[in-house]
Amino acid sequence: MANRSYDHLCGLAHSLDLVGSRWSLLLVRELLTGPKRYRDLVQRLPGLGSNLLSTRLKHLRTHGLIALERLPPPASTHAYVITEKGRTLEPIVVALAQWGCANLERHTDNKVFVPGAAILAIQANFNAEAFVGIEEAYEFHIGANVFHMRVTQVALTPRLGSAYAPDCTVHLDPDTFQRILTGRVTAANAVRQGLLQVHGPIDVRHRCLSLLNFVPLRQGRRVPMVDLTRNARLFPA
Amino acid sequence: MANRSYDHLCGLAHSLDLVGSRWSLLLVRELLTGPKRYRDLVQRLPGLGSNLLSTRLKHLRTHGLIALERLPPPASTHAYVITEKGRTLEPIVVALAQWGCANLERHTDNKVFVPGAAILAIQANFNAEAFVGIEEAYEFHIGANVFHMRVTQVALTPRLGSAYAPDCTVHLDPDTFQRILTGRVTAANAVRQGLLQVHGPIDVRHRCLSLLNFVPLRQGRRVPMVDLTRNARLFPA
DNA sequence: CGGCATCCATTTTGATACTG
DNA sequence: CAGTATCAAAATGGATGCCG
Repeated sequence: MANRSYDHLCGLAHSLDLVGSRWSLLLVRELLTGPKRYRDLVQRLPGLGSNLLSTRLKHLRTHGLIALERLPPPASTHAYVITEKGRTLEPIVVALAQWGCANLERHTDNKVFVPGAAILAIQANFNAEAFVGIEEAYEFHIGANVFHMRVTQVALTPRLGSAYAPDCTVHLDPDTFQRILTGRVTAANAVRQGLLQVHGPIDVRHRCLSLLNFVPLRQGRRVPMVDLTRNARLFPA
Repeated sequence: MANRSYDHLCGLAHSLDLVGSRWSLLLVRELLTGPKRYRDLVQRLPGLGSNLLSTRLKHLRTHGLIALERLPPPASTHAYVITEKGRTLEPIVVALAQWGCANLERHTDNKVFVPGAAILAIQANFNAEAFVGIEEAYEFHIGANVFHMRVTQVALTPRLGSAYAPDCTVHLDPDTFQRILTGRVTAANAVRQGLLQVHGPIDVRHRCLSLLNFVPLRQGRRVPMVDLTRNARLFPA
């Protein structure tokens, strides 16, 4: 339907039958950070046509990976949300993001900044071992895009929008983020150059900025285990 | 090129630019089990046309994920091999296979058996903790397809062809494998019904057959941690 | 033969206009 | 706003041709 089936008796082939067609995993990427309306998805996925978005949404919906929910009374509209089944794709999405980031640096020209990708990059770069015992929330402003990362004992949880009580807040623009992501400048140097503003207690600032140390993969690094048992929060505050 | 680029500044999008186009990951699946010639790949990837195979091979080659090597003198021909960089995709391929196996059970009709998928399924189902301290090789004959799994302290290594000195040998046909994979019969019951023959010491037989205990990934179960530590040393900056 | 390249019918995709 | 409809461009699948 969305894609021709491989018709192989193969878990990998079946995965690709479900989410292997163009834009599917990027759509999942967007919904992993929270519910979104149709037009939000169009805006956040530059290059994806409205018609194809419709097709993909239907396909993912029929396979139970996403759902269309009605928003509470005040806002009488719908939003697409990832289901629990769909959220089981998160480790795979993170792993692919980590893998792709490794050689992204050589191919960054002509590429457009998308906030969902920034969130995913930070998530893929997260080193859980360095945050043992830490429970904090960091709020990021990249251009006009606001999101936050909440670190708990079990996981790093990214969310769109402001944090309730962020322990640290960071401001930078998309171009600076790109230069940090691709290793052309460190977060610390960006601060010195006034490209990045960070607010909060000194030790918290340090931990927060460490999320932006996109070091090449080192021995012992692992993709963070995400708690898949939690209920998908349908709507952020 | 092979596929239109997403042109997002995103690790995930870049991964998909590299291996997200149709057949790419199935091609990687085949090469993960050993070098193969062009026609081997055509045979083992039913549905993939010869021309597209050529395109995919070139694309993966230009990005250093696979290579074309000249075989040693006796056989004066070439074979495609996975590179070390390409092998860093193995955890992702295994994770996708595991994820896809979860709902394979409902869609197994009209699907063709491919030996590479069987190997991958066993690999994805492997529980390292149950094999601590074990170093054995198990040889599988599924129809005319022969491969073996060598368990060492660090990993399960699948290879095509016979093992040098298998500790256990299993014979079954593709249909029986499908029924075991999809949970319609257990390996133990297949033995009782004469559908599966296993040779070796009793305890080794037990361990070998445990590789065929395909526990379905049901809703709510976690996708196991994707271990990308191997990427670390293989990915040059 | 092995390793593609070429041609061509079908699908899929991307861009844009349209509708309730 | 949330999708559909339409259509051109690109990707795919299948067959066949070419060339060492």
